[in-house]
Amino acid sequence: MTEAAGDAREATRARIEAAALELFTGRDFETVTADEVADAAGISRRTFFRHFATKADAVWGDFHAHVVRLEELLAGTDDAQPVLASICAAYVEVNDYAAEDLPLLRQRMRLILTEPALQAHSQVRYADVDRVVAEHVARRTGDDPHSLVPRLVATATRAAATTAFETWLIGEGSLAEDLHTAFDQLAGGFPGLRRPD
Amino acid sequence: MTEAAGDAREATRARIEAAALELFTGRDFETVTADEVADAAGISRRTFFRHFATKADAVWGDFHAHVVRLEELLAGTDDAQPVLASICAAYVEVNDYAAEDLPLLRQRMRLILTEPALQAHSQVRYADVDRVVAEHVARRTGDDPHSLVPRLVATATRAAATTAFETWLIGEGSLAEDLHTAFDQLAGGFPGLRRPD
DNA sequence: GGACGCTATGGCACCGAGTGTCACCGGGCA
DNA sequence: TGCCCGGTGACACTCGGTGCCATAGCGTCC
Repeated sequence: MTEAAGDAREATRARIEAAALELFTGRDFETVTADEVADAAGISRRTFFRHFATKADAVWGDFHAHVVRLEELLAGTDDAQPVLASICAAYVEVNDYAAEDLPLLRQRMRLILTEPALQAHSQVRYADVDRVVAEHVARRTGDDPHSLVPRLVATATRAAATTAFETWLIGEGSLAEDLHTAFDQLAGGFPGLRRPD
Repeated sequence: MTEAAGDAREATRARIEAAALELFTGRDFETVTADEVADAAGISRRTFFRHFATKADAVWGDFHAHVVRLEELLAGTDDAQPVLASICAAYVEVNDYAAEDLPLLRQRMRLILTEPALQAHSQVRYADVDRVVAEHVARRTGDDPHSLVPRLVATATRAAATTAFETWLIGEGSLAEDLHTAFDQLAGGFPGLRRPD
């Protein structure tokens, strides 16, 4: 196998993913049972859980690859660049989708940011992202990755990215633009809030 | 009733909470069944779920009251104060526990920040906090509470608070101190990261 | 070509979190 | 005494997730 069977596995995985996304956007995430997704994908319930550990996982494509790519991008950033700028650039690039993939991304992100069960699940996923970013910051500052500043920068920048995603979903602008806006606010210490009034 | 029975209800609720906390700290959260907690509290499994909608909820005391108090504190802040400072002050005050309650707080926070299932659950809880903070920021800046800056400030300050809690758990300092450190970093745009190197 | 092994899959039984329902008990109240 | 009502227990059921075993397809090696 490894060739044909591997492809077949990828194909069924993609079928499941497509079926799941369609059902979840049509109705509330929680009201769709794993059985229904399996039926729609033409496989058994048991097989569904062999491809995705969790019902929620079917919404996040191959998120691990995403994290790995982010890590590579961070490792490849220029040390002459400010740390926050390097993180922003990495976030922008890892989310640089082709125009034809944007509708799918919107669909996914809408689910993840809207459905409570998926919001909860996302925390576990984001922990990986935070770890990677914190390590990058620590590498740049010489701090322990578990100390306050690297951790804080990681969670704060992720907050910025998430907020950027939210405004991108609502509005019509580009994701890169919203990411830069959010990171600028963060890096500037929220200039609009500085002076009272 | 309403007097005697209400007290009794509070009492059983407290018993459940205590039993849950003890069991969850003794073993992994997920390996403790709701049946066990119910048995330890001397009630039935069904009654457990009448007091707490979720196994995870037994860890968070009356969190809603916490959020309400935070909202009041934010409403009562001085408008001459910078916005971030007012949020920091509110976070500090809402988490100003008596010395004798600190061990319990540590126990709770360790669970919430450590156990994956509770981490996931926390996202839903934090959404309330974010809403309250975003509304406060919007009131101060005149923005729409759903626009980027209020949302971003809310999630970023919560990230600061969470990180402060994490370092507080590990170290020996005071929580207020760690909160101020984190908020100072945030308000200053992470001064240590500004210039490369 | 046949035996072997690996992998994907299906079916089944099981556990645990929640939930709806009904029946019961106790205490306040007319 | 009889009624009402809130807290409780018992039971059955749904659904997410897992372990186990059996089977089918396909590639490999003798």
